[in-house]
Amino acid sequence: MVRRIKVKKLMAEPTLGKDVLVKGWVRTKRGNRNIVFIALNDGSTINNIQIVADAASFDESLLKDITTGASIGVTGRLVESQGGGQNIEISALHIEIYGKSDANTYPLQKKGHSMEFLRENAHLRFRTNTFGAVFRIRHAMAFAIHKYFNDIGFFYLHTPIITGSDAEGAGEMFHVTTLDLKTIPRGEDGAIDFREDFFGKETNLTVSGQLEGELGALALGEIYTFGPTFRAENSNTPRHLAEFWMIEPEMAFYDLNDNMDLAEDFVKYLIRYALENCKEDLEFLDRMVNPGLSGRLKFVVENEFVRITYTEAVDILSASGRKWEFPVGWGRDLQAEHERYLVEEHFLKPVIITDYPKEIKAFYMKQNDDGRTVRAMDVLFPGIGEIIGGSQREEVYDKLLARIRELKLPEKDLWWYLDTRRFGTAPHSGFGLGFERFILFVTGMANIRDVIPFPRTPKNAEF
RNA sequence: UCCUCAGUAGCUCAGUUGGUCAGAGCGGCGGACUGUUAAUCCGUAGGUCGUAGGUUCGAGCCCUACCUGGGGAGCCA
Repeated sequence: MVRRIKVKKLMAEPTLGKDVLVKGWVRTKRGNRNIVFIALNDGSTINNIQIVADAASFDESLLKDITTGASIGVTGRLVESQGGGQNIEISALHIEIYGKSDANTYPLQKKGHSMEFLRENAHLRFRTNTFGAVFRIRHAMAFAIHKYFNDIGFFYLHTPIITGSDAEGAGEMFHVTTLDLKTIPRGEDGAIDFREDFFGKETNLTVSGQLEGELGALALGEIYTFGPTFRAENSNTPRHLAEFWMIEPEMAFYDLNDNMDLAEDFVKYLIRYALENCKEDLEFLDRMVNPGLSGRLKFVVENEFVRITYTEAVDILSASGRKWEFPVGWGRDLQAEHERYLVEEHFLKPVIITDYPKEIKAFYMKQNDDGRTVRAMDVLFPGIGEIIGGSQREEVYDKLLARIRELKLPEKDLWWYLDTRRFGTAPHSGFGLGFERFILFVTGMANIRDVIPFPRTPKNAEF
């Protein structure tokens, strides 16, 4: 009895002349009356193993059922390939079909499909070269994120997915309720009576784990979260999802510069990890999906990110002599066209912009002495825009409280957040990295819906 | 949500000023071929032209609404 071996291992350590057993899904079958070639993929690598079957040695009906998409197991001798295109192949002795695949109705063909078509067949698109590569890389990046933080002493903190806080201010939220929507209990003023709801109060899906993350950081030192995040915004773009994954490190005793250093080192580490550990998948994507990908990844690793203040950015944009669709001016938020100009035309490398006007940033950001800017930072990447947003947090109780009142935020709901500033407050910083946006950059894919297995977007929750 | 483009065979698309306009390539199926590489060659079957209305003697084509998808913008990660 031969033990099954994964194709990746088989190709890394070929045992020529030995019998092997491989199991996987048929990508293509070619041949004639005498000889049949099967390209088999088991998902462990982008590379297919070629199976060669002498037609006379197998049932005609068995060979007929080996079609694109079918699942089979093959026992055979591992030999040097006689043909070009691959070094080794398996000379089949025995083939077992686990699951047939009707060639008439199986949606995937040998030829290329559009991304839109594959998105509608998200349950099967894992079986394509492109999506196999994307999701192997996605895994490698998730693993590398944990490795990076673990190696430098950060703790993985699980912040809640259901939250009773609506003060995060990061966008529209999905309600979580067990109330019967047909007979919603209401008070005398017509407002919904959440006392009868499961948690006895209004609850939502989280839009950020940051506030809770800060609580952890102000005791454990350095923490990070890595979990699902939900935004009920009606955003229809290739860069937005209603359900996405976010990494949010939060560090005590880090100022904004420490924060930027970490963000840059972190992102470069991940890209370096991909270059070293996802070579074949990246080469495929570079060749077939996005020419120049590997070069761009190396460029990011090898070059310092530009660091400028918001004020400097406005000056550069104003002096550019360009005509903008949206006006440039101190106090106005930077538009996509402005960010794109800075990253893709002016500096030609990732840019970190800091010290934004306080009016266009969140309440918790540390206020600068100038009274009008906050210690915020946005990391901008070519083609993607904002990939990281972060800041040094306001650790001074009075200043934070004043800002909360200024913005008329629900002070009562934030008692626990404010408590950290009353008891042993400390300077601290953190940022959020959109996982899918980062995967977009690493894989060179164009649409965020193609780097998450089952995208959730407005009007789409299929699968 | 706004702007814009698109929806015709399983897939990718062509279809002229409204009148043989139901088409091609690929895929599938049948056949040929002694080692293929998105194999090649011959043959063959597939469609309520996104949905619902409307204009017209006549609509794939023109008009209206809606649905779905792409691109751009906004919101953001």
